[in-house]
Amino acid sequence: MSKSFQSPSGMHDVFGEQYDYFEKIREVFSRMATTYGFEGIEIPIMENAKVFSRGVGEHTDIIEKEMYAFKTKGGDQVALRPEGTAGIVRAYIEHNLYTKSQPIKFFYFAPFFRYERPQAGRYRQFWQFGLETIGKGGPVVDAQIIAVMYNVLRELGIKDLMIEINSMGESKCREDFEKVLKKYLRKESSSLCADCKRRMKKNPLRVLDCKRCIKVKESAPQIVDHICPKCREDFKKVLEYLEELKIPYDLNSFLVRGLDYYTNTVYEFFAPGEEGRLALGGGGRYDGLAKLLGGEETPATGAAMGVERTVLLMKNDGIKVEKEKPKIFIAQLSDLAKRKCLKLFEEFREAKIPVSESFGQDSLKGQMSKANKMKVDYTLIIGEEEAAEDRVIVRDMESGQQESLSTKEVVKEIKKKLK
RNA sequence: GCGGCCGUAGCUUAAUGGUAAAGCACUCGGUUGUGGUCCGAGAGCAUGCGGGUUCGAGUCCCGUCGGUCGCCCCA
Repeated sequence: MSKSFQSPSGMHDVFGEQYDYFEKIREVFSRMATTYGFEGIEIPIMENAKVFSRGVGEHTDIIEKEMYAFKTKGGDQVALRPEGTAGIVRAYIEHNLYTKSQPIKFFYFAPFFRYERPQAGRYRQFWQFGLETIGKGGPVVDAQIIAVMYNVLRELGIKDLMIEINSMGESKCREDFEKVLKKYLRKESSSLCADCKRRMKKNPLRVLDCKRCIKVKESAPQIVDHICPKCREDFKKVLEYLEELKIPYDLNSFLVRGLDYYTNTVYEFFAPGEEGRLALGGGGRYDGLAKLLGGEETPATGAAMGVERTVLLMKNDGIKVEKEKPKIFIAQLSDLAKRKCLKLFEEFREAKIPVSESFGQDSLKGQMSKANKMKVDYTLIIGEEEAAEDRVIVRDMESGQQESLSTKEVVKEIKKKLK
């Protein structure tokens, strides 16, 4: 077929098996989040661009080169959301949610957009499932959010999860540390790579993330040694809670998350992928974000995981998602039979037994073939004779044995057989 | 945004520069109302798109669009 159109680069249609994985993740996640007291939220896929540039940070790559930003016909500068947190905090402020009993706990499963060069597990439209707790914060909230995500991923069957964790301190600590780090980097600048020389000025913390400048990092000052006693105490508590919950973690004093709004606890989830390890997602505290968006200073913590990456990992690990498939197929011949089948179909639906059919197909052969492809356990056949006598042939698809039952008892009998 | 590799049917792959093939999947048959296995047949708008070299391009060259991997960054 000659194809005139393709989906935009880095954006994909989700259907078939991929959709089933999405549904599985959505189902496990929303059930888990709900039991921990989180409520679902949906917000617009675009916002005033400032919500992101102020919240995420003017000089982050996300804002500088990855945001889908454009002007509307009315002249508003808007942007497709590159991440979830900033928009949810905007909603929190807009709807005066601080007047409600705190904290507000939200969960979401939604698409996001970043203009980047696509790669496996990295797309221009990608999905995340995430949690935000706003209005009351502290170590216990951090630990709980990590626990929910950990449990979701475990329940999905992902093994060998690793959590790397660090504390960046509150914004004051962070600023102080940046000064100390800058001083050190300036001294070592001759041995820094070209990228890091640039980073040194704009975003010195990111140097700690560099894979090339390992030597320089080794003797670099570490954030945890420079944060204030209160922040250090908070961090220690997070770690204690995680130990209490038996959630394994690794301290990574070089872990720095890219977005400006993070404070204190930051973490990332990893799992072994096909080559090396794969980052599934991460999160952290962002006590300063609400203020950046014009609200009061509000404690908050959140985390988000990449759906496509989770699927990738599930597939790598050979984790299958089982859809609930109908175990019964109804086949019909003749108009009268069709009418009886429609009625029978409703009876099964009321009995909550999923049934499939192919009423549009008239040949029994075709219908049997379809039943076979659907791998049903039993096929009910109603032909002209059966329809007239109010009977149904029940065929066991594995053994090929058939019996004739009256229409009245068939639902009850099938229920028995399926047990 | 930069660099490497890749692009033939729904899928997996063939085709020393010389008629674009096969398997799987699909559809229909193998007597009236019975699936899978088997046998037979059929169908398929396939060389991503656009240029160039050539008597002749799936094959060589350029561009472009996608994909993929790395960088950057991150989910």
